[in-house]
Amino acid sequence: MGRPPSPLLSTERIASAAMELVAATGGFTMPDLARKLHVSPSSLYNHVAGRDQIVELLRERAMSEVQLPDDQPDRPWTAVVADLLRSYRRSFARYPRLIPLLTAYPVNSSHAMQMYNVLAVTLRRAGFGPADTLRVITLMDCFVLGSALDVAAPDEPWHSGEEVGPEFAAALATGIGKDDRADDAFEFGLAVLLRGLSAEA
Amino acid sequence: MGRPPSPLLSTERIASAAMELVAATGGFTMPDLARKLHVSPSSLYNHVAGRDQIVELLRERAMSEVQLPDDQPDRPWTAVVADLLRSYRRSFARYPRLIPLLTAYPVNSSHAMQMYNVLAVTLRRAGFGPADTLRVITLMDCFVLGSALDVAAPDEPWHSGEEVGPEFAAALATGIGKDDRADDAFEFGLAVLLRGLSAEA
DNA sequence: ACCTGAACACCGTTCAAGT
DNA sequence: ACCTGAACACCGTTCAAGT
Repeated sequence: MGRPPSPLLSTERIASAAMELVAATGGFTMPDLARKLHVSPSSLYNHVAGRDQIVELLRERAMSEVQLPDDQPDRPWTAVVADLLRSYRRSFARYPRLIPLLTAYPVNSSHAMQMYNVLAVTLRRAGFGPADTLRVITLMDCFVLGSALDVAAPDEPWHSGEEVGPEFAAALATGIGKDDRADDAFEFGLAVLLRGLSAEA
Repeated sequence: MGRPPSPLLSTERIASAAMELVAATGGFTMPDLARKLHVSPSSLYNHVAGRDQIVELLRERAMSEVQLPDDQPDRPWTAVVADLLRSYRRSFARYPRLIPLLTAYPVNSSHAMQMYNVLAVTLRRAGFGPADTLRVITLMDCFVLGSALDVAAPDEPWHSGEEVGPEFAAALATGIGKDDRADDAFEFGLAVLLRGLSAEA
């Protein structure tokens, strides 16, 4: 009781502990977090405005792992975009259980903004106008977010008692047991996307 | 108190009330739900196993609005897929606030299964093998889910204090104030997807 | 069979009290 | 400045008690 000689907590330590909890259990509660940090729940509020801010810190953590390319105008724009989207998705796929937490809030991180800037510059170079640039970025966001969610999906995605037709059953059979099913599907989707966009640009 | 002459509740009435609450407020709690139904919270458990089952009922409601085409092998497969994805996405975009609730659980509805069956049959007709069929369906799911989430995103998606480059700013400017921005982006993405897939098939 | 009220174990958050 | 314990208003769920 009373304040300790040097602080037990910090925003960083709280974020790290929350990240570990999400990775391990798929979520976090303030009591859990406090227990993990050997601290009382109310102590957290000395460093953090509330639970929502912690979620925001986690988003920053994930987002900051996205590798932004230094401007290399000699590489084809499709290669630049492909690398960026791979990194974008990998950053969130690393913490798949985090994504359902994030979808409830809007994007607001500074690193995200940098990423969108890089994308916009690259797409402009590819010949897209401003309106199409917004559409393309939206498409990429939808695709990456959806793909990251897919990583969190259960291994056997559909096994209700419903009738599965032979065509769908055959398709499902190619995926079961493969632990890189989601990665594989992402690479496929990425190729489809870039092919479709190349025709446009 | 004691049981009423005719039941006050039913699974359907509970689901409808929950749907209205989600549409109005973006979520629901058991006490809220009970209040809306003029009933005690504990009464709900006579008709429903718990909150999770109610969420599942909401998923069914949204999913059952997806229009499945009767098999028309004379239409081009891209047209069949386009209509299906539009309906799929519209069904969830109708309740955008619902989507963050749904992402936490796996898909398990019978109508969903029917939809996947139709997709698998159509893709097979288009010439996709079983493995690619799974990849394409995954891609479509990611895209539709992501797009539905996009509908729920705030009108001004990014307005942090960060630096917005001129290219991204120009792109953003084309979207602000347009209430059909998400619809427009979806149609664009759908076209890109189908163009990319046509090259594959 | 179906509704109620009391009860339980939880949650996020606040705040006076300590050093 | 920073931690604590008690307290508050909430949540989902259970269950004996009623008819």
